[in-house]
Amino acid sequence: MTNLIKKCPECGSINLFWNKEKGEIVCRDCGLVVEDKMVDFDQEWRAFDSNQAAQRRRTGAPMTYTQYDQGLGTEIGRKADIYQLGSKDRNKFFRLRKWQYRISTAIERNLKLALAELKRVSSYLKLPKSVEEESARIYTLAVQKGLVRGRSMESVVAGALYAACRRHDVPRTLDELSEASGIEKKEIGRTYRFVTRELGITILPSNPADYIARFCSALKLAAKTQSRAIEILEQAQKAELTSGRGPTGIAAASLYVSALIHGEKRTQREVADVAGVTEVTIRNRYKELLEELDLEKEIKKTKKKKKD
DNA sequence: AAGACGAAAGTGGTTGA
DNA sequence: TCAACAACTTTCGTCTT
Repeated sequence: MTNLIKKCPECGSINLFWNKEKGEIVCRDCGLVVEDKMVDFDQEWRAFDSNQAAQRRRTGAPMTYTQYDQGLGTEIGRKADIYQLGSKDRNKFFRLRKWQYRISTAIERNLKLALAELKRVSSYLKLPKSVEEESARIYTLAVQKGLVRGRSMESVVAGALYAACRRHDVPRTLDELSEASGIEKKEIGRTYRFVTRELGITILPSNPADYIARFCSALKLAAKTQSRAIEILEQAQKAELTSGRGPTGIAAASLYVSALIHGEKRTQREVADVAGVTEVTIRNRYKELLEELDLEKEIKKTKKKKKD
């Protein structure tokens, strides 16, 4: 009897997405392609599907991405597949296999290059392994769906990385990705949106708090300044100052205010630079924060203290 | 003199008809 | 598909420290 998978083996999520055309089940939460075992139902598209499933077949628990990559090349057209298939469609199967093989080798070649690029960019940005694998997964899905056609490989790699960062709450700004990959910002944004939409990956809007820690250390601010910045951020969210605004701008402004309060003043320009926004944006957010959150007293307090 | 502030015009992306 | 729109940027002049 068919074993319907209901949970993602990697993250345990039950939020699975079944893409019928591709015959693959994708976990919406972690992006894992869950192995598909529904092989014995329907002859017609099953043939196609089983073939594809064979490509994706892996043993045991989720592997690392590089293994998956290697598996892709070697598992096509295994004899076992023929037996799974009725003799009826054997000719069709051979045709499909040939076709599939061509694509697969093309995919494999592409992946080899792309993963190298991905690793390069990832290590440049010092991204954690989990993000690297996630983005590799996303990239592979994109290649298999033919989403790379008409786009440069590098831009899709950058898009996949950006998406993976977002999913793992280690956001990098588009600017950083752009610098690391040498792809234009808007191009990355475009492919990022395109790829995530086509793959049905849902991404939460990034949380400004995730940026604070990084900006903080870039500005060499004390830990208490950082935690205060996060508090301010939370208040701002409650006051609905954050919706629709760019998360980096809000993070930057919170940090700026917090630095003022704790007497660790940084210029708007300094903060703006590490956050990748302009001073003007910081000013605007800053103004809103002061209006809503009643922080002026505290700032004045520290000013007085300095005089003393 | 450097930083902060704000106005005005321009850009790229989203939305809704 | 196009126009209106909001957020953000760039640029530049003025004010404050």
